[in-house]
Amino acid sequence: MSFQKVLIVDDEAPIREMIKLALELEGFTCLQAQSASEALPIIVDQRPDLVVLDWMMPDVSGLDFLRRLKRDDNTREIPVIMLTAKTEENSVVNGLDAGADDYISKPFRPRELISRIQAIMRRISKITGDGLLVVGELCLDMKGHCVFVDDQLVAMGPTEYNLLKFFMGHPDRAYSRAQLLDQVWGSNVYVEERTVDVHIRRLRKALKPAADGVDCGRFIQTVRGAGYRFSARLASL
Amino acid sequence: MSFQKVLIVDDEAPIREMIKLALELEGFTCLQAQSASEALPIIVDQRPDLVVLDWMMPDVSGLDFLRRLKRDDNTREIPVIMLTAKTEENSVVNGLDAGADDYISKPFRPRELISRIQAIMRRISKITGDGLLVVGELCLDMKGHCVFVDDQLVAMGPTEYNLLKFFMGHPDRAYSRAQLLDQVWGSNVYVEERTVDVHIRRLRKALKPAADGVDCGRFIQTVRGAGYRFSARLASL
DNA sequence: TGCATTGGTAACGATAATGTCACATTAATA
DNA sequence: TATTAATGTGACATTATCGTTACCAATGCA
Repeated sequence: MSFQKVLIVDDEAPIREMIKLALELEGFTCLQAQSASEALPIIVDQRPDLVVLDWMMPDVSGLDFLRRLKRDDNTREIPVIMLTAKTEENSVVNGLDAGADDYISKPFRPRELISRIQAIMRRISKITGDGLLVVGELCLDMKGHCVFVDDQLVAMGPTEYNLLKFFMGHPDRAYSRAQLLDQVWGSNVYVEERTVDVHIRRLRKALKPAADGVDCGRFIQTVRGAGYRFSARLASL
Repeated sequence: MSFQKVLIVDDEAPIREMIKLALELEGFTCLQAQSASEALPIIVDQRPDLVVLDWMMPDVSGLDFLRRLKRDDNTREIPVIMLTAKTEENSVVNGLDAGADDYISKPFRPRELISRIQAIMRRISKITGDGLLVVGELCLDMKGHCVFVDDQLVAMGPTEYNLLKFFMGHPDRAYSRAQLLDQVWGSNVYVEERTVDVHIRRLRKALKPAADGVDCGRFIQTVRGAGYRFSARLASL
């Protein structure tokens, strides 16, 4: 199980805590730093999967710090999201030029930050080097062509496997039955849309034993009138 | 149902069709008019999100028509893209002065038009790059097809979702029941106007749990005799 | 061939969503 | 205040959508 570590660099503790809280609810592990000088060793040692970087810091400017990170081979790969105030929005361009992956202007809704982070996570770390697709407690081994839930092997048919593979590669997004048929079955076959339902059912059943007790759409939610959506964790209840 | 409606005003049908085709591939809904006199009623009662306006029209000059739109309170906010021939390029300045948002000189590549349109849509609509519609404490995830209030997932039916999506895309403006039926239900279905009331009620109810205690039209205000208006701000009491 | 596995479909029950109504409540007006 | 119109609200029947099971065809394999 790979934890997704996020480093929050901001000099205001309340903001750090707010972000931390929101992210931890979504299953991220959070690290904190209140200045650039504090952040650097953490980045080097802990290698977070993502840095959320306030643009206004006491010691070094966000832009300078970002440039430094992107100059260093060791830290270049780590994606950065900028936090900018409304009045600093012109610096956004500089930030993006300097290698930031996204920006959010304060004040922002936690939901927005989370979505951005998830988008970036999705972009960068969908598939590990060894052909593993890991989302939450689900692990799909593309080489071995098998699926683990909480490190436990679960059996399923080829179609269910393909379906799950697609879902894990495209989480948190609703797909219509037609889209799923296109993506998983192929765009040139004709099968009834309801067939998707049946395979969703089979996939859910396959994932269920490991899903502790109640599965209630733990991984696959039905979006009534729209289709189905995969996500690793239940949206906040 | 897409809420990004574009009205194409041009006297040459092939050009209209070409633009229409390109835009529909990108998910826009298209309306057409071949003259200014035909365009005006469409603009008034369908309220497109954007008007693509040919500068050379049989009845009224593009400039005059544009001025008329910008004089009227009801149509002033609707952005306009001019289509100008190479030889008319000096009129671009006049057009921009009169309130046009952008221009494209013919001949143009469809791709270019779409890019410009999308740029304008992005500017005016509150849709972020990730398909998030964020207004105040409301967040509608178009990809995930779900809604958050204060970062808390709220459940609602498809119609309520569509209604809210429309409202969030067109805030601070009152819409009659007939207009809402057109925009949300579609212009070709017949349902009682009072049905809107019921769905407004259901939407309010869905948004209420998060609306601390008193919701009293926190998001959706009724405009007596006119219809309903969505706004994230508290109505001045 | 016989058997097991898988995939697609139909059918049926369960559930959610929808539109409409009746009635309550509120606002506007005289 | 009395009256009227507009809106809010809960309940209902109807319909649409979804979950689930059973079944049969196709496939692969021993």
